[in-house]
Amino acid sequence: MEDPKVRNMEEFAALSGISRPTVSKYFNDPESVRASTRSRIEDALKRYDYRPNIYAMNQNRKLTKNIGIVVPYLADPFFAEIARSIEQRCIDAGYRPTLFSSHGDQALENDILEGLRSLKPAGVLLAALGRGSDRAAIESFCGDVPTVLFDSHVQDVGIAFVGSDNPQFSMLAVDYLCRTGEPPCFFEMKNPSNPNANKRRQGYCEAMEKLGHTPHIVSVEGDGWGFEEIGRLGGIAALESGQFSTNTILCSNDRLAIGLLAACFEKRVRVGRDPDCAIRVAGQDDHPFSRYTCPPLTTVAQDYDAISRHAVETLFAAVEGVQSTEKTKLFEGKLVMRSSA
Amino acid sequence: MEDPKVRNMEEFAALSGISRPTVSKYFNDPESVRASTRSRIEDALKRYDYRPNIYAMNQNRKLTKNIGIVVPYLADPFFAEIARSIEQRCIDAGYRPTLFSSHGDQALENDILEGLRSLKPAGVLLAALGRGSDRAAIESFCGDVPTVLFDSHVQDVGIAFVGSDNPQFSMLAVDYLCRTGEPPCFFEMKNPSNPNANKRRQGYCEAMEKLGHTPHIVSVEGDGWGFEEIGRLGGIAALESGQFSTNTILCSNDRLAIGLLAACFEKRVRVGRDPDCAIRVAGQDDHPFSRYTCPPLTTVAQDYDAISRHAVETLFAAVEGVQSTEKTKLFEGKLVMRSSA
DNA sequence: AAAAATATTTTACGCGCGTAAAGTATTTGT
DNA sequence: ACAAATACTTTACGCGCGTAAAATATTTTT
Repeated sequence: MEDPKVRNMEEFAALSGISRPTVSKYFNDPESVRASTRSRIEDALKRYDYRPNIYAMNQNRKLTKNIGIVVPYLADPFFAEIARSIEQRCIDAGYRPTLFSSHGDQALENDILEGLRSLKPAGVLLAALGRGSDRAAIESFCGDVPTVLFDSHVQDVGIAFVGSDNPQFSMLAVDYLCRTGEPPCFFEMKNPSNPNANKRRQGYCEAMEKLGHTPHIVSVEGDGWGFEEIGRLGGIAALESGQFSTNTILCSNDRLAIGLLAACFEKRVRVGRDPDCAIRVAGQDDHPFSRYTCPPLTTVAQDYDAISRHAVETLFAAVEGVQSTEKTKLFEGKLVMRSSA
Repeated sequence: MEDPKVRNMEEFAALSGISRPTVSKYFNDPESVRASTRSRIEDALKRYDYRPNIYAMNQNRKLTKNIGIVVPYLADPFFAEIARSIEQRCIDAGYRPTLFSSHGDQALENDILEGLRSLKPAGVLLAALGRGSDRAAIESFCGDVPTVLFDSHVQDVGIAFVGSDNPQFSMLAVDYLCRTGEPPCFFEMKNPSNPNANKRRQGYCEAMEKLGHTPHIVSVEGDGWGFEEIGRLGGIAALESGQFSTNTILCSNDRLAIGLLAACFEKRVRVGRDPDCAIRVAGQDDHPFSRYTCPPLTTVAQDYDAISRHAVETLFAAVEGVQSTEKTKLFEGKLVMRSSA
């Protein structure tokens, strides 16, 4: 390994006994050269440890091998996990993913999209802020760069949207809760940043009416991405003023539920399905921490893996010129029964 | 805005009435040109919306404006938060940060470092995997790229290390716990991936001995970065076999503590400092979720902000040619009293 | 074995910008 | 107003690679 230092592709091509254009072709797609040529290059690659200059590579090429991954809030482990999964799939497919977080900030989201343009990515996987997004900016970006949206839907934008069947989540939860106890109230933020929240509310209402119950929604104030704190403060207020009409609460998402559990603890309200418990609480998402709340949180699990797989596959298909048939793909959730409800 | 489309710096220079080399100089450092020239360029910038091609920019420059940020495990919100803070500081200083997570995997950490080399970054901020790292790879990397290590120390490598004064963390916690109740046992992983864990154990032992108590350590099995589950399983085992010699437990970190709280809940052991509670549990880190455990977790807070600030400042100083005087900078933790202990 | 199909080599140009050198204009100090 | 200092312009080259076209070599087909 590493006899002399190889300065550029010209030198490396000479050392491996292959012409530079063919070596260039190899690096763009190893399968595009004859097997005998490929192995000669790969032998040389082991001896000389040469790597093409990515700046020179990308400068004169319309399409790079870069993939942008944008999530709205990386401090939420849900997004960290799905980003990780997407990242890995990109690497496996021979692309170079770069991860960005908007940190709940519209200006930052716009900056990221701007920066992404000059990266000339082959494609982008975008989970937008939602309500906090600048629609015009996203629309314009998607007009220039092949983009698959995930988790957070933005109407009529991008190649496709991949997410969860949110109404089904709520319906599944309502169905279970009604079967095993009192029908649930719905606990949510008044102005949710994420469009999924609205679909979940609708699913809740629909399911309740279908089962002959009156929906009862508790909307709490609060802005931003500190859902736990919003859930905690709203939960305390709701408990104190007796806003919960039944002993069962379905939360719009797990992080809100985690806050509500903290509120219940503070107010000495026992949560769970044991006879000595006062209320039942369920969430939605199967957040990585939900297993470790006290009591462990009953929830509806998002199919992380299917979402990430389908999002990446759809993007690559589009990048390689295949028209996707379905614009929207939604995955169902699975009930995860734990002891909180 | 955007009359015609500007193809390159040549065109943009012509449109703004300034020579291309001067425009180039402006983009490398706006302060390096006369104020009158600067404003002419900035006026044109508003009308024509031109951005230099980053690939062409970086190709022919020894040092780019790129900064690499590497954390061991992004699904841990602690790292997500500190990465966010570092990222923002880099942007504010006019650099282009790129975030990477090793996801607890040595091979991936090495791949990231390899990929980072070809990014030709001005500098890198690296929180290594720790025990899971390939020391030779890190050493070699730090030999080639200015690197500031943070959170996880690797001996004799990099420009500097910035982290927490881990022994002080444990000593602070021990001191508080002894003052307010029984002396604590120490709950930790047998083979911690992070070197901080060892320092915390040492701090615990030292503090206990200083106060005239015998240290008592409960080490639990488990590998990887799923600390909550390791804490839960180890906690159940320890509770069942009566390994805790006192009613107070200091955990090596908050995530382990969160797992232990789940174990206590499962075993119907009440945690807190009320008279009707059986044990007290404290953590270390002030993890973003620790506020929302039941009961809320008493812990020692890392000074995120100081660590991120000092790490970034040290790196930039080194990049700009200033020798740092101190190789190691450790920040003290602050006790955060909540109801778990 | 010859012909057809496919891979590779040669040659050559250009991408968009960094950067150096030498000359010209502008600002600053006196 | 003049000289000195500074900023800018002109000119020119090169970075490392993508890519196109034409010539040549190799493999596959018949």
